[in-house]
Amino acid sequence: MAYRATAQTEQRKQQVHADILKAGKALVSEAGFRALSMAAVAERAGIATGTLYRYFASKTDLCVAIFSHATEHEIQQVKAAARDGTNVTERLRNALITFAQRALQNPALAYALIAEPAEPELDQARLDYRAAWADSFATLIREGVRKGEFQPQPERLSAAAMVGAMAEALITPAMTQSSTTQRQRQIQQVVQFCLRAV
Amino acid sequence: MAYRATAQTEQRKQQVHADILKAGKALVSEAGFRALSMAAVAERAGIATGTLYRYFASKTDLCVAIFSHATEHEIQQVKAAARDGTNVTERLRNALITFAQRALQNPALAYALIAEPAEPELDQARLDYRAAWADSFATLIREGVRKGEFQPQPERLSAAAMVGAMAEALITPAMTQSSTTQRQRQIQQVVQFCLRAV
DNA sequence: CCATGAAATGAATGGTGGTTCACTTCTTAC
DNA sequence: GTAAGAAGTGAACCACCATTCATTTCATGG
Repeated sequence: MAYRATAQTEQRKQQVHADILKAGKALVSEAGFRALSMAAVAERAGIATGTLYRYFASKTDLCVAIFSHATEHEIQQVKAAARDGTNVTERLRNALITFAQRALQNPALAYALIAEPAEPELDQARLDYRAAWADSFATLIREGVRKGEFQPQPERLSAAAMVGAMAEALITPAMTQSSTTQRQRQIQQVVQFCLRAV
Repeated sequence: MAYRATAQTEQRKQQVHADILKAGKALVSEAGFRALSMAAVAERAGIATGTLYRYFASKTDLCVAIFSHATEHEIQQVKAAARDGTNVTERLRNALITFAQRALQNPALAYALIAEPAEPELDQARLDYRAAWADSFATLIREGVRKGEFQPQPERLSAAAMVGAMAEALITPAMTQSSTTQRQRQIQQVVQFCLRAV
Protein backbone atom coordinates (compact mmCIF):
# COMPACT_ATOMS: atom_id res chain seq x y z
CA MET A 1 0.00 0.00 0.00
CA ALA A 2 1.08 3.50 -0.64
CA TYR A 3 -0.44 6.81 0.42
CA ARG A 4 -2.73 5.71 3.19
CA ALA A 5 -3.46 8.49 5.63
CA THR A 6 -2.54 12.17 5.50
CA ALA A 7 -0.46 14.10 7.97
CA GLN A 8 0.01 17.78 7.23
CA THR A 9 -1.82 17.49 3.94
CA GLU A 10 -4.94 17.73 6.02
CA GLN A 11 -3.70 21.11 7.19
CA ARG A 12 -3.23 22.23 3.65
CA LYS A 13 -6.73 21.13 2.69
CA GLN A 14 -8.25 23.01 5.57
CA GLN A 15 -6.31 26.04 4.47
CA VAL A 16 -7.66 25.82 0.93
CA HIS A 17 -11.15 25.31 2.33
CA ALA A 18 -10.77 28.45 4.39
CA ASP A 19 -9.34 30.36 1.45
CA ILE A 20 -12.36 29.48 -0.64
CA LEU A 21 -14.79 30.68 2.02
CA LYS A 22 -12.81 33.86 2.43
CA ALA A 23 -12.76 34.53 -1.30
CA GLY A 24 -16.48 33.89 -1.50
CA LYS A 25 -17.27 36.17 1.40
CA ALA A 26 -15.18 38.91 -0.20
CA LEU A 27 -17.08 38.63 -3.46
CA VAL A 28 -20.44 38.64 -1.71
CA SER A 29 -19.34 41.67 0.29
CA GLU A 30 -18.61 43.48 -2.93
CA ALA A 31 -21.70 42.73 -4.94
CA GLY A 32 -23.89 40.10 -3.35
CA PHE A 33 -24.51 36.49 -4.21
CA ARG A 34 -25.41 37.45 -7.73
CA ALA A 35 -21.77 38.32 -8.32
CA LEU A 36 -20.58 34.98 -7.08
CA SER A 37 -19.50 32.82 -9.99
CA MET A 38 -17.43 29.70 -9.55
CA ALA A 39 -14.77 31.11 -11.86
CA ALA A 40 -14.51 34.30 -9.81
CA VAL A 41 -14.23 32.43 -6.51
CA ALA A 42 -11.56 30.15 -7.92
CA GLU A 43 -9.48 33.01 -9.26
CA ARG A 44 -9.77 34.91 -6.01
CA ALA A 45 -8.77 31.87 -3.99
CA GLY A 46 -5.87 31.17 -6.31
CA ILE A 47 -7.04 27.76 -7.49
CA ALA A 48 -8.62 26.28 -10.59
CA THR A 49 -12.37 26.08 -11.01
CA GLY A 50 -12.27 22.32 -11.05
CA THR A 51 -10.64 22.29 -7.65
CA LEU A 52 -13.66 23.97 -6.13
CA TYR A 53 -15.60 20.82 -6.77
CA ARG A 54 -13.22 18.84 -4.59
CA TYR A 55 -14.37 20.97 -1.67
CA PHE A 56 -17.99 21.74 -2.51
CA ALA A 57 -20.33 19.55 -4.47
CA SER A 58 -22.09 22.43 -6.18
CA LYS A 59 -22.40 26.17 -6.30
CA THR A 60 -25.40 25.96 -4.04
CA ASP A 61 -23.40 24.10 -1.40
CA LEU A 62 -20.67 26.69 -1.60
CA CYS A 63 -23.15 29.54 -1.22
CA VAL A 64 -24.76 27.93 1.79
CA ALA A 65 -21.34 27.42 3.38
CA ILE A 66 -20.34 31.03 2.79
CA PHE A 67 -23.65 32.24 4.12
CA SER A 68 -23.59 30.07 7.23
CA HIS A 69 -20.02 30.95 8.03
CA ALA A 70 -20.58 34.69 7.75
CA THR A 71 -23.87 34.64 9.63
CA GLU A 72 -22.52 32.53 12.44
CA HIS A 73 -19.82 35.10 12.95
CA GLU A 74 -22.29 37.99 13.05
CA ILE A 75 -24.50 36.25 15.55
CA GLN A 76 -21.55 35.62 17.83
CA GLN A 77 -20.71 39.29 17.83
CA VAL A 78 -24.23 40.28 18.76
CA LYS A 79 -24.46 37.66 21.47
CA ALA A 80 -21.26 38.96 22.97
CA ALA A 81 -22.66 42.48 23.04
CA ALA A 82 -25.80 41.16 24.71
CA ARG A 83 -23.75 40.12 27.74
CA ASP A 84 -22.65 43.68 28.29
CA GLY A 85 -24.77 45.86 30.58
CA THR A 86 -26.14 46.34 34.06
CA ASN A 87 -29.78 45.63 33.24
CA VAL A 88 -31.65 43.86 30.46
CA THR A 89 -32.70 47.04 28.70
CA GLU A 90 -29.12 48.14 28.41
CA ARG A 91 -28.00 44.75 27.18
CA LEU A 92 -30.71 44.68 24.57
CA ARG A 93 -29.70 48.16 23.49
CA ASN A 94 -26.08 47.07 23.12
CA ALA A 95 -27.08 44.04 21.10
CA LEU A 96 -29.21 46.13 18.76
CA ILE A 97 -26.54 48.76 18.31
CA THR A 98 -23.93 46.14 17.54
CA PHE A 99 -26.25 44.57 15.02
CA ALA A 100 -26.74 47.93 13.34
CA GLN A 101 -23.16 49.07 13.36
CA ARG A 102 -21.78 45.85 11.99
CA ALA A 103 -24.36 45.93 9.24
CA LEU A 104 -23.40 49.46 8.28
CA GLN A 105 -19.72 48.59 8.22
CA ASN A 106 -20.34 46.18 5.41
CA PRO A 107 -23.72 47.04 3.90
CA ALA A 108 -23.45 44.74 0.90
CA LEU A 109 -22.69 41.74 3.05
CA ALA A 110 -25.40 42.62 5.51
CA TYR A 111 -27.90 42.97 2.71
CA ALA A 112 -26.84 39.66 1.21
CA LEU A 113 -27.18 37.90 4.54
CA ILE A 114 -30.44 39.47 5.56
CA ALA A 115 -32.43 39.92 2.41
CA GLU A 116 -30.89 38.86 -0.87
CA PRO A 117 -32.42 35.59 -1.96
CA ALA A 118 -30.80 33.17 -4.32
CA GLU A 119 -31.67 29.56 -4.61
CA PRO A 120 -34.31 27.86 -2.49
CA GLU A 121 -31.63 26.03 -0.52
CA LEU A 122 -30.04 29.30 0.44
CA ASP A 123 -33.37 30.74 1.39
CA GLN A 124 -33.84 27.75 3.65
CA ALA A 125 -30.51 28.42 5.31
CA ARG A 126 -31.54 32.02 5.72
CA LEU A 127 -34.74 31.02 7.46
CA ASP A 128 -32.75 28.87 9.85
CA TYR A 129 -30.47 31.73 10.70
CA ARG A 130 -33.27 34.20 11.01
CA ALA A 131 -34.54 31.88 13.68
CA ALA A 132 -31.14 32.01 15.33
CA TRP A 133 -31.19 35.80 15.29
CA ALA A 134 -34.66 35.92 16.68
CA ASP A 135 -33.66 33.45 19.39
CA SER A 136 -30.83 35.57 20.67
CA PHE A 137 -33.14 38.57 20.98
CA ALA A 138 -36.02 36.50 22.27
CA THR A 139 -33.92 35.20 25.14
CA LEU A 140 -33.19 38.74 26.21
CA ILE A 141 -36.80 39.80 25.96
CA ARG A 142 -37.95 36.82 28.00
CA GLU A 143 -35.47 37.68 30.70
CA GLY A 144 -36.59 41.30 30.66
CA VAL A 145 -40.21 40.27 31.03
CA ARG A 146 -39.37 37.99 33.95
CA LYS A 147 -37.55 40.81 35.70
CA GLY A 148 -40.36 43.23 35.09
CA GLU A 149 -38.35 45.51 32.82
CA PHE A 150 -40.52 44.70 29.81
CA GLN A 151 -44.21 44.04 29.63
CA PRO A 152 -45.52 40.54 28.91
CA GLN A 153 -45.50 39.73 25.20
CA PRO A 154 -44.89 36.95 22.68
CA GLU A 155 -41.10 37.01 22.79
CA ARG A 156 -40.36 35.22 19.54
CA LEU A 157 -42.66 37.40 17.55
CA SER A 158 -41.34 40.58 19.12
CA ALA A 159 -37.80 39.45 18.45
CA ALA A 160 -38.58 38.79 14.80
CA ALA A 161 -40.28 42.15 14.49
CA MET A 162 -37.19 43.76 15.96
CA VAL A 163 -34.88 42.12 13.46
CA GLY A 164 -37.15 43.31 10.69
CA ALA A 165 -37.41 46.83 12.01
CA MET A 166 -33.65 47.16 12.30
CA ALA A 167 -32.98 45.64 8.92
CA GLU A 168 -35.49 47.80 7.12
CA ALA A 169 -34.37 50.98 8.78
CA LEU A 170 -30.77 50.20 7.92
CA ILE A 171 -31.35 49.99 4.19
CA THR A 172 -33.32 53.23 4.10
CA PRO A 173 -31.68 55.78 1.78
CA ALA A 174 -31.65 58.21 4.68
CA MET A 175 -29.42 55.77 6.49
CA THR A 176 -27.10 54.71 3.71
CA GLN A 177 -26.61 58.17 2.27
CA SER A 178 -25.90 60.29 5.29
CA SER A 179 -22.82 61.19 7.26
CA THR A 180 -21.40 58.99 9.99
CA THR A 181 -22.62 61.20 12.81
CA GLN A 182 -26.14 61.43 11.40
CA ARG A 183 -26.12 57.72 10.98
CA GLN A 184 -25.21 57.20 14.61
CA ARG A 185 -28.13 59.35 15.64
CA GLN A 186 -30.47 57.41 13.40
CA ILE A 187 -29.27 54.12 14.82
CA GLN A 188 -30.10 55.46 18.28
CA GLN A 189 -33.55 56.35 17.07
CA VAL A 190 -34.36 52.94 15.61
CA VAL A 191 -33.08 51.31 18.77
CA GLN A 192 -35.40 53.61 20.71
CA PHE A 193 -38.24 52.47 18.51
CA CYS A 194 -37.49 48.85 19.37
CA LEU A 195 -37.11 49.52 23.07
CA ARG A 196 -40.40 51.39 23.24
CA ALA A 197 -42.09 48.39 21.72
CA VAL A 198 -41.05 45.97 24.46
CA MET B 1 -52.42 55.23 -48.21
CA ALA B 2 -53.73 52.27 -46.35
CA TYR B 3 -53.75 51.46 -42.68
CA ARG B 4 -53.25 54.86 -41.15
CA ALA B 5 -54.64 55.05 -37.66
CA THR B 6 -56.13 52.36 -35.48
CA ALA B 7 -59.62 52.17 -34.09
CA GLN B 8 -60.41 49.14 -31.95
CA THR B 9 -56.96 47.69 -32.56
CA GLU B 10 -55.87 49.99 -29.80
CA GLN B 11 -58.28 48.17 -27.55
CA ARG B 12 -56.79 44.88 -28.53
CA LYS B 13 -53.28 46.11 -27.81
CA GLN B 14 -54.25 47.32 -24.40
CA GLN B 15 -55.80 43.97 -23.73
CA VAL B 16 -52.60 42.16 -24.67
CA HIS B 17 -50.62 44.56 -22.51
CA ALA B 18 -52.87 43.77 -19.58
CA ASP B 19 -52.67 40.05 -20.29
CA ILE B 20 -48.90 40.18 -20.16
CA LEU B 21 -48.89 41.97 -16.82
CA LYS B 22 -51.41 39.52 -15.47
CA ALA B 23 -49.39 36.53 -16.63
CA GLY B 24 -46.24 38.00 -15.15
CA LYS B 25 -47.89 38.72 -11.83
CA ALA B 26 -49.21 35.17 -11.71
CA LEU B 27 -45.74 33.75 -12.30
CA VAL B 28 -44.19 35.99 -9.67
CA SER B 29 -46.93 35.00 -7.25
CA GLU B 30 -46.02 31.38 -7.76
CA ALA B 31 -42.26 31.48 -7.48
CA GLY B 32 -40.91 35.01 -7.47
CA PHE B 33 -39.10 36.99 -10.09
CA ARG B 34 -36.57 34.22 -10.45
CA ALA B 35 -39.23 32.11 -12.09
CA LEU B 36 -40.08 34.79 -14.59
CA SER B 37 -38.67 33.89 -17.97
CA MET B 38 -39.79 35.58 -21.13
CA ALA B 39 -40.82 32.23 -22.58
CA ALA B 40 -42.96 31.44 -19.54
CA VAL B 41 -44.68 34.82 -19.60
CA ALA B 42 -45.38 34.52 -23.30
CA GLU B 43 -46.86 31.07 -23.00
CA ARG B 44 -49.01 32.10 -20.06
CA ALA B 45 -50.25 35.16 -21.90
CA GLY B 46 -50.96 33.12 -25.01
CA ILE B 47 -48.56 34.95 -27.30
CA ALA B 48 -45.15 34.32 -28.84
CA THR B 49 -41.97 35.38 -27.10
CA GLY B 50 -41.14 37.81 -29.86
CA THR B 51 -44.41 39.61 -29.29
CA LEU B 52 -43.37 40.51 -25.76
CA TYR B 53 -40.76 42.80 -27.24
CA ARG B 54 -43.45 44.83 -28.99
CA TYR B 55 -44.78 45.76 -25.58
CA PHE B 56 -41.67 45.84 -23.41
CA ALA B 57 -38.18 46.70 -24.54
CA SER B 58 -36.47 44.19 -22.27
CA LYS B 59 -37.03 41.73 -19.50
CA THR B 60 -36.02 44.38 -17.00
CA ASP B 61 -38.67 46.76 -18.29
CA LEU B 62 -41.26 44.04 -18.02
CA CYS B 63 -40.25 43.22 -14.46
CA VAL B 64 -40.40 46.83 -13.42
CA ALA B 65 -43.85 47.16 -14.97
CA ILE B 66 -45.12 44.06 -13.19
CA PHE B 67 -43.63 45.21 -9.94
CA SER B 68 -44.98 48.74 -10.16
CA HIS B 69 -48.42 47.59 -11.16
CA ALA B 70 -48.71 45.12 -8.30
CA THR B 71 -47.26 47.45 -5.70
CA GLU B 72 -49.42 50.38 -6.70
CA HIS B 73 -52.45 48.22 -6.11
CA GLU B 74 -51.26 47.12 -2.68
CA ILE B 75 -50.52 50.65 -1.56
CA GLN B 76 -53.98 51.80 -2.62
CA GLN B 77 -55.54 49.12 -0.47
CA VAL B 78 -53.56 50.13 2.58
CA LYS B 79 -54.24 53.82 2.07
CA ALA B 80 -57.92 53.11 1.87
CA ALA B 81 -57.78 51.23 5.15
CA ALA B 82 -55.92 54.14 6.71
CA ARG B 83 -58.96 56.36 6.19
CA ASP B 84 -61.08 54.09 8.34
CA GLY B 85 -61.29 54.82 12.06
CA THR B 86 -62.31 57.33 14.69
CA ASN B 87 -58.79 58.21 15.86
CA VAL B 88 -55.30 57.97 14.44
CA THR B 89 -54.33 54.91 16.47
CA GLU B 90 -57.26 53.01 15.12
CA ARG B 91 -56.54 54.09 11.56
CA LEU B 92 -52.92 53.04 11.86
CA ARG B 93 -54.04 49.72 13.25
CA ASN B 94 -56.37 49.20 10.31
CA ALA B 95 -53.64 50.07 7.85
CA LEU B 96 -51.21 47.65 9.44
CA ILE B 97 -53.73 44.84 9.60
CA THR B 98 -54.63 45.31 5.97
CA PHE B 99 -50.97 45.26 5.06
CA ALA B 100 -50.52 42.01 6.94
CA GLN B 101 -53.60 40.25 5.72
CA ARG B 102 -53.00 41.05 2.11
CA ALA B 103 -49.45 39.83 2.40
CA LEU B 104 -50.60 36.55 3.91
CA GLN B 105 -53.13 36.02 1.17
CA ASN B 106 -50.34 35.88 -1.35
CA PRO B 107 -47.06 35.34 0.49
CA ALA B 108 -44.89 34.72 -2.56
CA LEU B 109 -46.04 37.93 -4.18
CA ALA B 110 -45.61 39.88 -0.98
CA TYR B 111 -42.12 38.54 -0.56
CA ALA B 112 -41.22 39.35 -4.14
CA LEU B 113 -42.51 42.89 -3.77
CA ILE B 114 -40.97 43.60 -0.40
CA ALA B 115 -37.69 41.78 -0.37
CA GLU B 116 -36.69 39.79 -3.40
CA PRO B 117 -34.18 41.73 -5.44
CA ALA B 118 -33.41 41.09 -9.05
CA GLU B 119 -31.67 43.52 -11.30
CA PRO B 120 -30.44 46.90 -10.12
CA GLU B 121 -33.21 48.64 -12.04
CA LEU B 122 -35.79 46.64 -10.18
CA ASP B 123 -34.11 47.40 -6.91
CA GLN B 124 -34.40 51.07 -7.76
CA ALA B 125 -38.11 50.65 -8.36
CA ARG B 126 -38.35 48.84 -5.06
CA LEU B 127 -36.65 51.64 -3.21
CA ASP B 128 -39.11 54.09 -4.72
CA TYR B 129 -42.01 52.01 -3.56
CA ARG B 130 -40.56 51.40 -0.15
CA ALA B 131 -40.54 55.15 0.13
CA ALA B 132 -44.19 55.18 -0.89
CA TRP B 133 -45.00 52.64 1.80
CA ALA B 134 -43.08 54.52 4.40
CA ASP B 135 -44.78 57.73 3.34
CA SER B 136 -48.25 56.39 3.84
CA PHE B 137 -47.39 55.25 7.35
CA ALA B 138 -45.30 58.32 8.10
CA THR B 139 -48.22 60.61 7.28
CA LEU B 140 -50.35 58.81 9.83
CA ILE B 141 -47.66 58.93 12.47
CA ARG B 142 -47.09 62.62 11.93
CA GLU B 143 -50.80 63.26 12.36
CA GLY B 144 -50.85 61.15 15.50
CA VAL B 145 -47.97 63.09 16.96
CA ARG B 146 -49.67 66.39 16.20
CA LYS B 147 -52.83 65.25 17.94
CA GLY B 148 -50.92 63.97 20.92
CA GLU B 149 -51.84 60.34 20.38
CA PHE B 150 -48.23 59.37 19.69
CA GLN B 151 -45.05 60.67 21.20
CA PRO B 152 -42.66 62.83 19.16
CA GLN B 153 -40.37 60.76 16.92
CA PRO B 154 -38.70 60.70 13.52
CA GLU B 155 -41.74 59.70 11.50
CA ARG B 156 -40.03 58.40 8.40
CA LEU B 157 -37.68 56.19 10.32
CA SER B 158 -40.46 54.84 12.51
CA ALA B 159 -42.54 54.14 9.45
CA ALA B 160 -39.69 52.23 7.81
CA ALA B 161 -39.09 50.27 10.98
CA MET B 162 -42.78 49.40 11.04
CA VAL B 163 -42.75 48.08 7.51
CA GLY B 164 -39.72 45.98 8.39
CA ALA B 165 -41.20 44.66 11.60
CA MET B 166 -44.40 43.63 9.85
CA ALA B 167 -42.61 42.05 6.92
CA GLU B 168 -40.22 40.07 9.06
CA ALA B 169 -42.91 38.84 11.41
CA LEU B 170 -45.00 37.74 8.47
CA ILE B 171 -42.39 35.41 7.04
CA THR B 172 -41.74 33.74 10.38
CA PRO B 173 -42.44 30.00 10.21
CA ALA B 174 -44.77 30.42 13.16
CA MET B 175 -46.81 32.70 10.96
CA THR B 176 -46.77 30.82 7.70
CA GLN B 177 -47.30 27.39 9.21
CA SER B 178 -50.15 27.94 11.59
CA SER B 179 -53.92 27.91 11.31
CA THR B 180 -55.92 30.88 10.17
CA THR B 181 -57.18 31.77 13.62
CA GLN B 182 -53.73 31.57 15.19
CA ARG B 183 -52.43 33.71 12.40
CA GLN B 184 -55.05 36.36 13.11
CA ARG B 185 -53.95 36.46 16.70
CA GLN B 186 -50.33 36.80 15.70
CA ILE B 187 -51.14 39.64 13.35
CA GLN B 188 -52.82 41.40 16.26
CA GLN B 189 -49.68 40.91 18.30
CA VAL B 190 -47.30 42.36 15.74
CA VAL B 191 -49.60 45.30 15.27
CA GLN B 192 -49.54 45.75 19.05
CA PHE B 193 -45.75 45.74 18.87
CA CYS B 194 -45.84 48.53 16.32
CA LEU B 195 -48.40 50.57 18.19
CA ARG B 196 -46.42 50.35 21.42
CA ALA B 197 -43.43 51.72 19.56
CA VAL B 198 -45.13 54.94 18.50
C1' DC C 1 -59.76 42.41 -54.02
C1' DC C 2 -55.41 44.39 -53.39
C1' DA C 3 -51.79 47.16 -51.72
C1' DT C 4 -49.66 48.69 -47.52
C1' DG C 5 -47.76 48.52 -43.35
C1' DA C 6 -48.34 47.08 -38.61
C1' DA C 7 -48.43 43.02 -35.57
C1' DA C 8 -47.25 38.39 -34.49
C1' DT C 9 -44.44 34.43 -34.88
C1' DG C 10 -40.88 31.12 -33.25
C1' DA C 11 -36.68 29.14 -34.73
C1' DA C 12 -32.01 30.66 -34.64
C1' DT C 13 -28.35 33.33 -32.25
C1' DG C 14 -25.24 34.47 -28.70
C1' DG C 15 -23.66 35.11 -24.18
C1' DT C 16 -23.27 33.44 -19.66
C1' DG C 17 -21.75 30.34 -16.31
C1' DG C 18 -22.13 25.81 -13.83
C1' DT C 19 -20.19 21.36 -14.30
C1' DT C 20 -17.30 17.59 -16.14
C1' DC C 21 -13.22 14.88 -17.18
C1' DA C 22 -8.93 13.38 -19.32
C1' DC C 23 -4.72 14.66 -17.94
C1' DT C 24 -0.86 16.48 -15.00
C1' DT C 25 1.29 17.22 -10.62
C1' DC C 26 2.13 16.22 -5.97
C1' DT C 27 2.38 12.99 -1.55
C1' DT C 28 3.03 9.06 0.66
C1' DA C 29 4.81 4.35 1.58
C1' DC C 30 7.80 0.70 0.58
C1' DG D 1 13.44 5.09 -7.14
C1' DT D 2 8.94 3.82 -7.95
C1' DA D 3 4.24 2.46 -7.62
C1' DA D 4 -0.34 4.03 -6.07
C1' DG D 5 -3.56 7.06 -5.23
C1' DA D 6 -5.05 11.67 -4.06
C1' DA D 7 -5.23 16.62 -5.41
C1' DG D 8 -5.21 20.02 -8.91
C1' DT D 9 -5.92 21.76 -13.58
C1' DG D 10 -8.54 24.27 -17.18
C1' DA D 11 -10.36 23.68 -21.63
C1' DA D 12 -14.51 21.77 -23.37
C1' DC D 13 -19.26 20.76 -22.73
C1' DC D 14 -23.86 21.78 -22.06
C1' DA D 15 -28.12 23.84 -20.39
C1' DC D 16 -30.45 27.83 -20.00
C1' DC D 17 -32.44 32.16 -21.57
C1' DA D 18 -32.76 36.87 -23.27
C1' DT D 19 -32.88 38.76 -27.57
C1' DT D 20 -33.23 39.10 -32.65
C1' DC D 21 -35.09 38.84 -37.32
C1' DA D 22 -36.73 36.80 -41.65
C1' DT D 23 -41.14 35.39 -42.52
C1' DT D 24 -46.11 35.04 -42.05
C1' DT D 25 -50.56 36.75 -40.65
C1' DC D 26 -53.74 40.35 -39.93
C1' DA D 27 -56.10 44.96 -40.23
C1' DT D 28 -57.09 48.99 -42.88
C1' DG D 29 -58.29 52.09 -46.79
C1' DG D 30 -58.91 52.76 -51.56
